[in-house]
Amino acid sequence: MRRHFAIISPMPKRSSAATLADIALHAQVHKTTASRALDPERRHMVSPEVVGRVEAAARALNYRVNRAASALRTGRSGTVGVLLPDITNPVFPPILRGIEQALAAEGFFVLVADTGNEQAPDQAADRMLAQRVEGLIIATSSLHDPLVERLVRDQVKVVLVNRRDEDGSLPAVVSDDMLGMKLAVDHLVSIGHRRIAHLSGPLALSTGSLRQAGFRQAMAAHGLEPAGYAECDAYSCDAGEDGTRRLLGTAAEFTAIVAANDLIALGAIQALQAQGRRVPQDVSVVGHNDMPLMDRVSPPLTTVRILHYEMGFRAARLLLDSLRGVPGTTSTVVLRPELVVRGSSAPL
Amino acid sequence: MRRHFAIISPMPKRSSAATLADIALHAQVHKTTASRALDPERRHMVSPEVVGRVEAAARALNYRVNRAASALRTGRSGTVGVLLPDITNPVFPPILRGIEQALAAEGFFVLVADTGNEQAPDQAADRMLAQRVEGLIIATSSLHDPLVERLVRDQVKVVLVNRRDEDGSLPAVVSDDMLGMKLAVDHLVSIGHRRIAHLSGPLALSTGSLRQAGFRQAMAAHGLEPAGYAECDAYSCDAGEDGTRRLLGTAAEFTAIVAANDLIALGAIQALQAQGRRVPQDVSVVGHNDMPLMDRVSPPLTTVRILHYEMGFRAARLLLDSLRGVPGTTSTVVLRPELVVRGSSAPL
DNA sequence: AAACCTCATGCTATCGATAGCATTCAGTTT
DNA sequence: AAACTGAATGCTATCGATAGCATGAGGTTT
Repeated sequence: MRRHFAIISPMPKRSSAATLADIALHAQVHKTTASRALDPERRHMVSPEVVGRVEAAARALNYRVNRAASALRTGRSGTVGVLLPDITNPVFPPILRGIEQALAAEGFFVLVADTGNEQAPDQAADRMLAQRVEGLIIATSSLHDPLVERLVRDQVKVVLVNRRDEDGSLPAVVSDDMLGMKLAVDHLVSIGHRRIAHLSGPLALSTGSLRQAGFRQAMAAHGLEPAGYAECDAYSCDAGEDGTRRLLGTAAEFTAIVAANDLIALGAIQALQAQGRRVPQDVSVVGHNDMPLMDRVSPPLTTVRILHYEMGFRAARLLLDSLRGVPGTTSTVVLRPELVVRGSSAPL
Repeated sequence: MRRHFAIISPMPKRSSAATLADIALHAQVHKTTASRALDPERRHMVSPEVVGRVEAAARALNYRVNRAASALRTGRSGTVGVLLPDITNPVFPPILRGIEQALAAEGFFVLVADTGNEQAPDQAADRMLAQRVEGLIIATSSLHDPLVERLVRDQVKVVLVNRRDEDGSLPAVVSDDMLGMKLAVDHLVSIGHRRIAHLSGPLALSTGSLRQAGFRQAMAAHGLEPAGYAECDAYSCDAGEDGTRRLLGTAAEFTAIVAANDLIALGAIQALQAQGRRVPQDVSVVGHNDMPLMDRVSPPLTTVRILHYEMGFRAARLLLDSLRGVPGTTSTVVLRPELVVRGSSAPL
């Protein structure tokens, strides 16, 4: 019996995944019907009884829709690409988490590429587009980013996060960098500081450039002259140390430093202490971002808190809206930072 | 002229992506030939001159292969799924980075799911399998993990990272947890401590259970009785604080604590200081993992360094080998940790 | 010169799901 | 009862790339 059957219909080659055709056979319906029964959007077209049969068959055969086939037919892959400069920078994990959770709630997946701080992310973006991601969330963009310009030309759906482009033509979710610096400067001024220096981030990034501008403006609002500047070429402790040494080398006089980033602030504290200056007794230091553990470093860092998780979450929502064709999604969302006063700043 | 042309051949509907057919038309070859010319593996079948024409056409039309179509035909999606319990835990970013870079080098992409510490990752795994990931790297597994067992039954290619399963039947890349605890205990004993307590992680995880066993064994090797235990129900500062309070409540006498994790150690320091015990003068504390910034907390944490980046990288390589059918890839890789002595431990 | 081989290229079917149209049938309207 | 309606289901073509086989042009062997 079994052998006879095998002669007319050879053994199934695929021990592996069940397809809609298998379900259809098992549930005694056409595969189109099976497809409809399994899709919440189209389930109403099928009688409840058949839906039940199909679902039972799907469970029995351990069926999982083949998204590759579905993506080919519908043009929707259910994936979104995320470009990060460096996932080990503590700023990005909460952003990624926010993105991931917003997307997962809608059945989307995240394709992550950690492009490294230096390397051009162009190649990663191209590979993502080949994967037919439905959109991109970019945290690597510089102010004039040729990659971003190209993507816009190719009509790729893009949302920027944490950083923005020069002319603000793209939807972005960022923190209010100018306000953040104002909070930092106002705090220092309110506790008596007048000679305040700034350690900026890379000026080619919106965060670096805007925070520097914010610092300048906040100082001017108090009628104060900045006590000195140094540009750090990365958001890292090492760059902060290096920048601080340069600042100290200029013989600029200052009683406080506003850093564009917490890691830069930590580097600054290190460099100051190496020179025998105590923090906060001799010099106050304020960071930016309120990364995890900043309450446990020594001294605990006064800093400007940014809602990273929410930033990622909102960016993903913005992209989802734009994929659904909701109008007005080119808007830029600016989140409000807040000051967190800890031990690295003290009255003069 | 133009209008006439439009009558016989209607305007192309798709302003969007060019396909192989477009390339073929443009380069005056069959699309199969174009496919071959663009695939490094099959390029040799095509004359150099035609390869040139096809490549020119691909550039001109901004062609990108449609991986959805390719995946459907070949069964290979070029993606690998990664399940993480919590990307904001500083252990995981470097692991993810290692995975990402090893995979990117081979043209693979990472699909990330951050399952949250509590939630069952089953659903995420199912969605990944629907996306036709070629394999999974799992950092969420507990010792007896029903998800992992199911995946093994379904013959999914799986590599565990950071944690392992009970019977070691799956390829895994982990740190030598027993050795790590031995390093910590040996260090404390060598500087005079005899009454040493242990703050373990969740015992349902291999890291929690193995580190506790390692602690026990290392103590026994010195002929010492453990001074007390508390199990922390998560790898977090809060859980560490809580565990330490319980430990202090037992009236156990100890001069040192070995924690199963840096965050637990930080929580312990917090709880000890809240009770008026100084670290390291009254109690020494040793952590585990050497997370970023552990050199900058107060006091700088003595801890056991794990090579997280390498762990991720090796796990990804292991999975790639297994996808290519390289034999012997069920092996488990055990990385050697090393002790980093800083300020949280001091001679008695 | 016939048979043979090789390299380059072309042709066709196929992967699995689904959009769009076609069919069926029970129930309703006039 | 004829015509009509609508819900449920079926049929077919299609998305884009590629495996596998077929063809053809040029050269080589005997």
